[in-house]
Amino acid sequence: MSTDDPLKLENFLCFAIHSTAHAIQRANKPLLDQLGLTYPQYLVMVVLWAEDDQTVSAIGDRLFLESSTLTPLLKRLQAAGLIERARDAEDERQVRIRLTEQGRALHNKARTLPGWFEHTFCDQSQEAKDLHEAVVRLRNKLTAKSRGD
Amino acid sequence: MSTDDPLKLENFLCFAIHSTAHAIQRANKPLLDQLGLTYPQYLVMVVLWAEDDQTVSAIGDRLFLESSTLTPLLKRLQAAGLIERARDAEDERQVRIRLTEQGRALHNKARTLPGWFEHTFCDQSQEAKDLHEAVVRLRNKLTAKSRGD
DNA sequence: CTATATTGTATCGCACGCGATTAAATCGTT
DNA sequence: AACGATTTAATCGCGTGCGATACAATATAG
Repeated sequence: MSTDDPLKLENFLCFAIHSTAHAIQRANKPLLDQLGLTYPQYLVMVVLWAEDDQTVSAIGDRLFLESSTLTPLLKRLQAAGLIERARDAEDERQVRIRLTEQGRALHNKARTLPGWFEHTFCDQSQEAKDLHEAVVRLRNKLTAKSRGD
Repeated sequence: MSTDDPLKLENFLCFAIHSTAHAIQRANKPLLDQLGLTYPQYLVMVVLWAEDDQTVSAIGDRLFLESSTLTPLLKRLQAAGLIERARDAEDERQVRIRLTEQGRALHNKARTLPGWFEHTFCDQSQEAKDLHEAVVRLRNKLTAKSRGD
C-alpha cells in the first residue's frame, strides 16, 4: 500500500520533538503538582527566580510566549500569592512582575526538579548535551526564519 | 546574584525541546493554513493517509493523545468534510474513522510539507538524523517510565 | 444467565497558546 | 503644545491537551 510514502509519522522530526515535549510535561507533572504549579507556570517562576522584577514582555521574550498567553497565566500566579503585578510608575504601559515572599520561598522546593529530570532520563550526559545543542540550533533556525531573515 | 544557580532556563533540556516544539508549529503554520488544517489535525490526517479506517484509540496510540483530545478534534475534521465517524458494527463501543474522498484528495497537496520543513531547517541530514534518533530515545525513556517500568 | 468488571468514547472543567483586535501610555515630529 | 505613530498589556475567540468522570457495550465470573 503506502508504506513507501514519505509522509510517514516516524520520519517526521517535527513530530518526534512535538510528542517528546508532551512526554516531558507528563513526566514532570507529579513533581510540579507538589509545587502547585503547571509546567508553563513553573517556567515563569524559573525566569523570575533568575531575575526578579521583570516586565511581561521580557518574560515573554525569554519563554517565547505572547502577552495573550502570559497575562492570564500571571493572573493565576498572582491569585496563588506567588507574584505581584504592578504598573511601572516610570512607564505606565509596562506591568512589572515581582515575586512575593511566598514566591521566593518556593525556590528551594523547586531546585530538585531539573536535577531529577536529567538524572532520571539523561544518564549519559554527553548525549544529553549534544541533544540539547542540536535542539537549540534548530530552534534558532526556526525563530530566525520567522523573524524575516 | 544567582548566575550560578543551576535552576537556569538555558540549562534545561526540557525547555529547549518545549520551546522548539512551539517554534516548529509556528514555522509550519503558513503551509498548514493552505491546507486548512491545524498541526494536530494534520498529524491525524497523516495517520489516516498511512492507514485508513482506524479506531479513535488506535489514532491516539500513534499520536500519544487521549480520547478527550481526539473526540472534539475528529468532530472538526468531520465538520470539514475530511473524515467520517461511524460506530463499528461488530463492537459498538468503537468508533471507526475513515477518510472521505475529499480527505484522500488532500493527501497530494500535503506531500510537500515534510520535505519543505526538512529542506528549510535541517540542511545537514546527518545532524537531523542524529537529532531525530536522540529525541526518540528520550521519548521512549519518558513513556517507559510513565508506564510503570 | 445474571451480576460485575472492563473497555472504548464522550463530556466537562481547567489551563495553555496564539492571531487579531483594543486601549492606554509614550514617543516623535512638527 | 498637538497630532499621529509606536509600544505595551489586555481581551476575545478558537483549538488543543489532559484528568476525572460518565455511559454504553462487551467480556468475565459465578
